[in-house]
Amino acid sequence: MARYGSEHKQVTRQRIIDAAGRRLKQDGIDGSGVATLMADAGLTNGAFYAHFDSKDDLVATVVGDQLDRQALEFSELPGGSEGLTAFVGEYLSPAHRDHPEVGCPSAALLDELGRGTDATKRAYTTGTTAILDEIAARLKPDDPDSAKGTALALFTMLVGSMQLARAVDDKELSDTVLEQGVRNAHALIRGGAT
Amino acid sequence: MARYGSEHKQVTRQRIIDAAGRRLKQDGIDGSGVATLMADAGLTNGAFYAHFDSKDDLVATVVGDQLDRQALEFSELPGGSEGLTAFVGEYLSPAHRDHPEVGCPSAALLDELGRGTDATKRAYTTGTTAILDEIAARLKPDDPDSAKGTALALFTMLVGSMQLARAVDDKELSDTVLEQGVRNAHALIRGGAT
DNA sequence: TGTACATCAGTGAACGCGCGTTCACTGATGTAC
DNA sequence: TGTACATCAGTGAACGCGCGTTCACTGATGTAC
Repeated sequence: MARYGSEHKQVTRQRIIDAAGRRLKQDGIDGSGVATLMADAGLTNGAFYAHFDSKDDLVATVVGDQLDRQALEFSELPGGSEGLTAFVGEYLSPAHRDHPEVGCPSAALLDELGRGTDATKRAYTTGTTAILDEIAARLKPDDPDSAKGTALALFTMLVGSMQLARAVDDKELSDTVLEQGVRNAHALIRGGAT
Repeated sequence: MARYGSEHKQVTRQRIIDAAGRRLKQDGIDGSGVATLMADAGLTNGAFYAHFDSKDDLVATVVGDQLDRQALEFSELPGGSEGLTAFVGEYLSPAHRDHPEVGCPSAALLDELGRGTDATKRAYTTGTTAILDEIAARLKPDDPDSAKGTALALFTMLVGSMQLARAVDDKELSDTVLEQGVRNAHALIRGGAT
């Protein structure tokens, strides 16, 4: 349609990445087609390959982007363990459970990422390492390394709890999973494990 | 090919369910085609609909079957917390990480199950409730109800840790996730949370 | 300032392929006589 | 005991469809004159 300034194409690219972030988290990776992803971004399928080498390339890019955002979100939290406590409350909320498309990429996609390409896993590893470091720094600002184990416990419990809350067909049980998750997470933040 | 005794068809059905259990956990639900599932069971695609109403029907059946097996496996463990400790060691092992096709269905499929049909989620809910009860009974044989929160913490941490160990592209980090998971799980079994 | 042109982001039809599902058919078996 | 037949688990080709990817084309723009 156009020959715009050099930034225009990058804006469009980012629009595709944003829309894909929502769609992939909603319908899964295998469940999202390229034509749908492009329609979400207000484009047609043909334009896709002017922006990405392949669907796998997009997926790796989106995963990297999603984790960068999550790390940023984290860094904007209040300092220390209050920040963590606030995060847990939002993370294990019914709103998050009911809207995976704007939620945590790990909760929405982690088992699919385990079957993903090397590039996708690499992007995931980099982003998640940064987030785990952020968590550890908030658990023990003076000795973050010793808190890495607790950071892992917190992260895996949050992700596992959200996935479980979404997979059960029983509103009451689902709510319990979230509420108990909050209690367990708070205990972890307060007490620390190993 | 045949007109065998009435148990023959059920044997074949179970063979399809067994093979599908492996394949679905290996390639995901959306990643596994009916023709492949049938070939795994030594049959051709056409026979599928003599055994199941639809792919969704098979998936719900497989999920139910997989969780029944896991509950059975659990009930055969040594009693009390020693049984749990042994289970954690096997669960968070490199062997389990590297062979999802014979491993835990939750670790392999939980986020996909959250996008599944009602029937699939119902099967998952029933099976998982039974397993959570088993865990609670081993944590506190005299007062299982009070251990439900810790059972949830343990379950979600195990599943989250295995998914994370599979998704990272860094052998060392993956091993650390498993090892720390074991430590965190043991702390939970010993101490209990909330 | 006004016009001709080169650029290139985006279009949309088409490619071969595998998907879930249907269906007319096959052929080994247990049963009836 | 031997033969004809009904049964029905399984075959394999075909259905329409959406997949990821390719490509000839469009047309609004910035630039050159």
